[in-house]
Amino acid sequence: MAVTISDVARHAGVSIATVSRIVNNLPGYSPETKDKVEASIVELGYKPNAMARGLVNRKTNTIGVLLPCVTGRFSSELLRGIEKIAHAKGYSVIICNTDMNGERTMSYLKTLSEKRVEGILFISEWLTDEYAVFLESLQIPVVLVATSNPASPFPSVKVDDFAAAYSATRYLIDHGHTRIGLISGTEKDPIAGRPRIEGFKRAMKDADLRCDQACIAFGDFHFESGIAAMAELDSRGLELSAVCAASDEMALGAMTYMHRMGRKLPEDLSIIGFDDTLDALMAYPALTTLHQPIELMGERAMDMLCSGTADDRQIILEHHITERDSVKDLR
Amino acid sequence: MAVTISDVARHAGVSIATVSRIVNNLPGYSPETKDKVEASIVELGYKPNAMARGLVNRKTNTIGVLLPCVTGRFSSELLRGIEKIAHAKGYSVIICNTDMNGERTMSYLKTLSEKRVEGILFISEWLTDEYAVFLESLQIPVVLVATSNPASPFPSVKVDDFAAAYSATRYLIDHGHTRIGLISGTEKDPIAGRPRIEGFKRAMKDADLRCDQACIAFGDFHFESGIAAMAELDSRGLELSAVCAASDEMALGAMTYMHRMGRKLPEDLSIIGFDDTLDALMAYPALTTLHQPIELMGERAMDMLCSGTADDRQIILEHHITERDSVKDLR
DNA sequence: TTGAAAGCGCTAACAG
DNA sequence: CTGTTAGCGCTTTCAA
Repeated sequence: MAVTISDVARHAGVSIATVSRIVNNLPGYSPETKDKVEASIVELGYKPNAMARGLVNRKTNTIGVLLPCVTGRFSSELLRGIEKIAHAKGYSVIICNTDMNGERTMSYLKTLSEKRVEGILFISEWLTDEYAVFLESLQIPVVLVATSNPASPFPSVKVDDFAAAYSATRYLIDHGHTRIGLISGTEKDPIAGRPRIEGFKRAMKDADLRCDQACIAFGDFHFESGIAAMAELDSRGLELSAVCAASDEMALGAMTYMHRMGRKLPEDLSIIGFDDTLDALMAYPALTTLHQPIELMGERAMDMLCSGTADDRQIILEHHITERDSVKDLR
Repeated sequence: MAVTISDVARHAGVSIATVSRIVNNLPGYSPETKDKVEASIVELGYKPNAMARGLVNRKTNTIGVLLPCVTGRFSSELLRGIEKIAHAKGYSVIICNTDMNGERTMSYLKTLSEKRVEGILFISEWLTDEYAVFLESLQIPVVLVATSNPASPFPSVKVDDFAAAYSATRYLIDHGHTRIGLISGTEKDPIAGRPRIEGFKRAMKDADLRCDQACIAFGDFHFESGIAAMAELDSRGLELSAVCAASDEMALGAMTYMHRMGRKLPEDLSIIGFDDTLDALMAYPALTTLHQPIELMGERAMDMLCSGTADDRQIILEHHITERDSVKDLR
């Protein structure tokens, strides 16, 4: 990649300014020079150096995405939406797998800032003060996806987790279930954790149903933890007829536990998931779950990132229940 | 991000050269100046501009990853491995979701070349001549992952697809199955398609079993196509006792078809998958599948990318069968 | 329609 | 130990 703009200029017998104009589709040259220069470009295989360009126009056409775990349907589907819009608008996306690790995250943030990314998408993770302070200092658009932090100045795109959990629980109740357990995400998580727990509890209370701590088991949103949480719930002898899970993966974990115990689904236990990733569709029985418009969430977030940092709106996307075969109707 | 090296220099009352030395940990300054400068850096919130740096040292510390579909466990798990090593070695990774689209791919390739990425990982897709020519012109390390092209000069990391398919089929045969179908990927795919078909056929022939075209249905490696392919196979009245799928997702599709038809697994049909992603573990019954060391593949590829373009070795990683519950032993 | 020249922010000799 | 200076490859006035 040694060929530079001056190589082209020399080869075509013009100045670098002219080559630049032609490359950038600016006016100011005769058709003949244009042809001549374009021929040289092809012949030499000239590729403008984005760094040099970026240095002068202060543009990198690159954004950064921080996510807790690249492996996982939720992240993947989100990434798909992000990538789609990013490419359409001419941006490249740098992915940063934080592994939920603070140091790692800060290290990425540092890199992204040095690389002068033009925006950052912060996904599915709680925005700590440390992150917030750093991000603010960057003076670039940031949008929180599937998370939010009212104390920060950043806009966000997510569903209403409380309402969503309420509605998932309500769905179970409406189908005649009264003894319902919750497989929650991490309790400390202020976004995908607590609000979903509260939504569950509220729905249960509104229906005068039991929902003390005994009905709740905690996981980390992933499969294995779903198995463990279901085992835990099962060991408490609550005679549950249904379980609400805070993620599809944990719901599948619960199913796996039941299968292993030789129980029938949904006859012996109804399960509702959360997310509606491909996992839900592939499960057996196919998982009834709370649908989040994941890919759309990624698209909207990317749109916001591009449309400038101005609007600090908290966008709430619609959710709904996708009915499949994992909930038995007791009515 | 307006603060530059000269702001720091001015603030600290030294020259930019000194600041540069300190920032880059080069020798040549007294402890006092160092402290002074570092204080200024913190106070002003100076972040070295990676573009400016890159322009002079011709380094971007960035690599590009081209993959057909970010959504999908295989890609995700690979990405995890790639990202892990990349971060450890100080590289950022730009993801490019080609969607198996030629134009889109070329457009990404162009962008990556202008951004002067230092290496490219080309994943799971057939390397066409067009791509190969372009990639060669870039003069940077390229490694093919889960694909390969002997006609190209690029090294690759993958499993032996023929041998793997042979061994998956053989596993079924060893468990007493004689009427076995294949849910193949796209026939034209010279890597994940044909070799797996050939491996299947060879295993069947070696055992004197029927394996004509009627035993094979084609999908596109994804879930829905697995359902369709299984339906197709089923409609041919072959009395199959087992099916070999060229991806876990298609295997799950086949399972879903069977469940929908009210058949029992693995009693009515044994199924073996390919990949051993988390999907296989979460399936019901848990899927016995041909294990590819996916994350490791990503790590190795990234290692090769960094260790220079010198070795054009075709690395073949070990595969094995992960036994779970989807294959019935007929012996 | 064209070119010369001044930077963009930084590194790397080369002098002191 | 420290500063000056010449680029890295490109865009963008400003003149011609």
